[in-house]
Amino acid sequence: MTRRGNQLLWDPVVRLAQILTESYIALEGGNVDPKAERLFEKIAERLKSLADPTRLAILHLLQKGEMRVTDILAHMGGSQANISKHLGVLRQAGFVTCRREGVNMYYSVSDSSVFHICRAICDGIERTAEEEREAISHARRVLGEGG
Amino acid sequence: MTRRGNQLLWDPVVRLAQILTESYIALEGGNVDPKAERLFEKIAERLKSLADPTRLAILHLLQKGEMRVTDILAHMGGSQANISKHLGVLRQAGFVTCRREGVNMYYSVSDSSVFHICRAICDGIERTAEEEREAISHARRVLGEGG
DNA sequence: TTTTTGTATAACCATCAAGTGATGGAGGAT
DNA sequence: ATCCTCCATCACTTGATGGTTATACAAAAA
Repeated sequence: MTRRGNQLLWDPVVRLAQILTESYIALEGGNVDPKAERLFEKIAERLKSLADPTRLAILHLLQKGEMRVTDILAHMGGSQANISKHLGVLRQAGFVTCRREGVNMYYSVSDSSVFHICRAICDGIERTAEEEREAISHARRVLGEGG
Repeated sequence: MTRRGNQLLWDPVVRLAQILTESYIALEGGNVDPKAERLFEKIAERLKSLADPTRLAILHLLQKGEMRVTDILAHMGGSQANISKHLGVLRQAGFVTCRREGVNMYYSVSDSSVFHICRAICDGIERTAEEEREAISHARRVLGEGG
């Protein structure tokens, strides 16, 4: 028995308790329906494909209409390889499609739900910012009264 | 001059061309408005906070109402540290809030836009799946005619 | 056929994020 | 005061991700 911090800890026993608890949960609980779990994985996968500033900027560009890789590159900057990789991610996730015309590849948005999602996220950001602003404003009033 | 693959490549020159092109783009183009860029980063950050199956499952749980960490843990399985970390991510992103009551922490969803987003993503998944099914079905018809 | 142009891919490195065990710390119970 | 429960955080390992250079490949041009 050793005292650490402000606490009596018989480490192996603490660890054993953790393991037992988690085993119990694993047996008894773990109540996530496998179907639902699979769906969550798919959703997460799609969200990950969206969750990158460069890819969001590309989608924003493509919102105006079909574009060649060269033009996307000209607007975005950065290396050709990098842009191409991002386009590949978006393509594989099904957010964009491409067609070939001569040597050029034309990309376009194939799933406009992206923009709904962005709007929803932006709403959330705005709301959060507003709440933060109010909290600060409130705090200032309180401080102002005190000083 | 060396031949690689099926092509004449004077490597340093190719590389130089790439660099010049990209530098030109960096000077002339790179047309992404800094404000917009900042917004894309914020959106991406939020999306990343959502883009994990465990966190989605937690949010799904919390949709039914406030819950203690212990109960979340019982439903989710896994280690306490891991769940706690995920809760921290959701909290910091502003998707959930928590309050203390004695030794227990109660978590609840504070930004229900999450569920709109999930629905939008699910719609996209369904649509993609449907298109894929149709493509396969079509291909089978074509093959069936041929055989 | 050879070369050039436009695009995708491979190999690699640095950074990040998820999971784990151990520990810290708040607060109630004894 | 002591101990236990509930929860957060740290240190660490490992797998994923973004970026880079170099190269492959397809289609038009020469």
